[in-house]
Amino acid sequence: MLKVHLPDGSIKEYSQRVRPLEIAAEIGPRLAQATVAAQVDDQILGADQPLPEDGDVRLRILTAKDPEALDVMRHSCAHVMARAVMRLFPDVQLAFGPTIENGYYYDFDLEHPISEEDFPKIEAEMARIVKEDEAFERVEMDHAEAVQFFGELRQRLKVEHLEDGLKDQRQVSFYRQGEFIDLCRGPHVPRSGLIGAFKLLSVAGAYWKGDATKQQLQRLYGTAFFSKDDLEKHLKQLEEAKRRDHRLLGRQLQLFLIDPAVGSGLVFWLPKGAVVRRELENFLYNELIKRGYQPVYTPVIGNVHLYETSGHYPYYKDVQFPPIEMADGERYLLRPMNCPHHITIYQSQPRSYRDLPLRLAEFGTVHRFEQSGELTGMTRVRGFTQDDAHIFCTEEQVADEFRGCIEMTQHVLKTLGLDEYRVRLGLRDPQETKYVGDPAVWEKAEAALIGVCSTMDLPQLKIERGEAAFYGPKADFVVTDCIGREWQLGTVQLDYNLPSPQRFGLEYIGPDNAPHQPVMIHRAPFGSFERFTGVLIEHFAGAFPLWLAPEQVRVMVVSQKAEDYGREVQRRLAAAGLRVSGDYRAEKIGAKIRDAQLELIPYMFVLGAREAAEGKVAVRDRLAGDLGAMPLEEAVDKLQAEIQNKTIRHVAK
RNA sequence: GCUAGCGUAGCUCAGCCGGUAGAGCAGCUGAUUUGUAAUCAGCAGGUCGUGGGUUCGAGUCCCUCCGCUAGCUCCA
Repeated sequence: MLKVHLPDGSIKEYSQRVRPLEIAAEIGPRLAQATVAAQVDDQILGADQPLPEDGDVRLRILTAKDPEALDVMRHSCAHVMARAVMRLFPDVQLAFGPTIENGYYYDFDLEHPISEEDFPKIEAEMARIVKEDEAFERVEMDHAEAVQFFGELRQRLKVEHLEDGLKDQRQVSFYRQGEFIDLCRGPHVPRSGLIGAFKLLSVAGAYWKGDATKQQLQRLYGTAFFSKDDLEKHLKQLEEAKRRDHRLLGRQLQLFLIDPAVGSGLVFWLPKGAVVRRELENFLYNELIKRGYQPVYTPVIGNVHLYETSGHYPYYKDVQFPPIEMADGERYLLRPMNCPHHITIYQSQPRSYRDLPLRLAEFGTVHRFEQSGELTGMTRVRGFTQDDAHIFCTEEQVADEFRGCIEMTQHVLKTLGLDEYRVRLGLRDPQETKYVGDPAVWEKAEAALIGVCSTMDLPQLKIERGEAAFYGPKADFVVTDCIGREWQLGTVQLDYNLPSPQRFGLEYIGPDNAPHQPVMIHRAPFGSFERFTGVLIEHFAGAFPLWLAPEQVRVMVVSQKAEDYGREVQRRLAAAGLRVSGDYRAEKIGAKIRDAQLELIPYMFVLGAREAAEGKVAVRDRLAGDLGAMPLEEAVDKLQAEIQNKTIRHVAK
């Protein structure tokens, strides 16, 4: 006897095996028609998968209205895509085809290189399959049978997976839809007619089982929604994301430049981009001073010996620019990180426990030879400047210092309106042996970090075992940008490795007059100015808040008759510390306004004979439009207040 | 690094089956002196990413390299 509890509180009883779809049909034929999948207790199952014969289950019939249903449908759509590809290219070898955020993909091994020109053909075939509305049929068989079965179908990747990843499974399931059969855990929609609007998006290479030493497959990406409207909305969003791409805006707004003639991944900050960076630097600098950090400056290259001591060389050799060899055999490395130089400062004199914590900060430029395929605008480059600092402290101070770092990062993100982020607390995997240091110390440090995090307001704190660096646990701030992409920006990392006797052997003299080993904390709220600015450009769609705007005000005259007054106003604005330019061209005011609007200038001061006579300025707000005339002093105060408060008036969503 | 696609004026793009390069915007010059998102006219601007090949002839076809884009792998 099976008791089925439905969401409305009603209970149905069955003495025979029953499937969710049958229960839906009992409730009503329209519900049965609309059934996409079922939630049985906490599991999403196919609507045709039988329920247990007895006991109690909670059952939810999922339709297009339920968010969980979308994933099921997309997975089915991936199958339909694979089926379509197989119809067009019968010799295709199937790999994996899961759903992902916003869509799905399927990996194929196929001679013919799939290009976008093939998409319409594939989509047309998919439409045919959807229209045929055949059932997805779940079949289970035992492992040996499945190996033989897929062997006969000559799906060698499936066989390989059965014999490798699934070798411990006694039973496996597959799904059949017409002539198409695929090894698959499911669940799937009952029939292909439930698949709504879909579209193929892109094709790219992907390694079999994510292993770069294995063969490369063709990965076909697509998306699907229940309604055409939802699909359109999603495609619009992709367009919007393209529009605010920092590489595009960076060029349009003349913020930065990357010239392949100089080198890939090497960033030029143009005057306007440099203003943004300088403001960010000033902001951070003030925060650092407030928090007891001491700024230092150190060289951007160093003797290779230093990096041999730190362990970075030759271990990370393939992501470094090769050493510079001098005639006398000396070798220098373009520094890939700043810590060894800060350690050099720590070691430059004997340290007492009274000196700790010692917080050394530097906007340190580093170089890493990232693989060519990794480079992306400002967010992944080969030369970048970290807002770096290293804290040297006692074990007892770790928790407080860690808290301070988290707080500063939170403050910084909040000031910039980056409200959507999560914190990843990376701890060690106790099963692993790759970690350095005493397990007891790790234990203590991790407990301290968890303790600190639990008392703080950290959105979506996620503890990830095995995600620690080999030298210590860490907290990463993962910020979500407008496109929904996640960026690892800020980071706080504990380090028990570099201070250890095997590395630099750092010491301080404790109250007991004996030497002790300090703990190091690496931290960078932005990560790097390059990546952070790139993300900010997209976040604000190029329209920076007033305090960051490269050009804050543009003075423009209605006709050249007002030029003298305009220049006077411009001079006074500049004297008041505002970043101002003037437009005195023989253009109509409409054209000047249009240009300033397109350049995303926050404020325009429109000046003509009237303003000149009254000593006023007509203020135009980029967002709100004409604010009318006001005395110059009043306008200056208004702008300065907005700058002072670092007001974020508008984040284009 | 790998796979695929792309590379034409400062920018966005057109250029058919191979016949010797075109538009808009920006720029420059001149006229216009204008009241809240584009005034008009003229001028100038390109070894078609690089090197090679096929051809009477290559922006167009083939190969090489470089770069960019998407994804994969990587990210101290």
